[in-house]
Amino acid sequence: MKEHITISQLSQLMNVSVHQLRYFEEKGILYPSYTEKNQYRMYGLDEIYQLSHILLLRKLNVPVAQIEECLTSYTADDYNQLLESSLEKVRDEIANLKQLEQFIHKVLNEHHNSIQQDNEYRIRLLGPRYLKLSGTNCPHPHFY
DNA sequence: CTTCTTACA
DNA sequence: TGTAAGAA
Repeated sequence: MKEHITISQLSQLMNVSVHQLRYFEEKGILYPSYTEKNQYRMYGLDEIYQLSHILLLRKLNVPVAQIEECLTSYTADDYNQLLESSLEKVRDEIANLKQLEQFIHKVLNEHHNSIQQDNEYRIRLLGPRYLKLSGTNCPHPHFY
């Protein structure tokens, strides 16, 4: 049956790199349906499903080494547990990022304040001189 | 021209 | 993970 595609076609179809597909094979996760006489890897429907399965696991940040276990022996209950734990992690990450966002805002405000204070300080010290020099033809009064 | 392998950053 | 060289 000619319902098989090459590795580049599969990579395009599933939006993954060819290198990554070979890498999956090296890790014992995804094998070609068969290999042609020219050593080309050929993939069928089963491999496409298998790959989408792998991609889902990867989106859940499941390490490649552990994907093998999930792929072989995993019950529906195990999957629910995996999905829920991933959901928890995502929520934690969101919380951490919001904290970071808050922190960045804080730092930015402090920066603005220090710059303003700096400018006011310069004006206080160099004010009179700056006014005097500003009448000259010197383009850069603050150098003096 | 496409893929494979191997190696390297 | 991406890129490159050389062979098939």
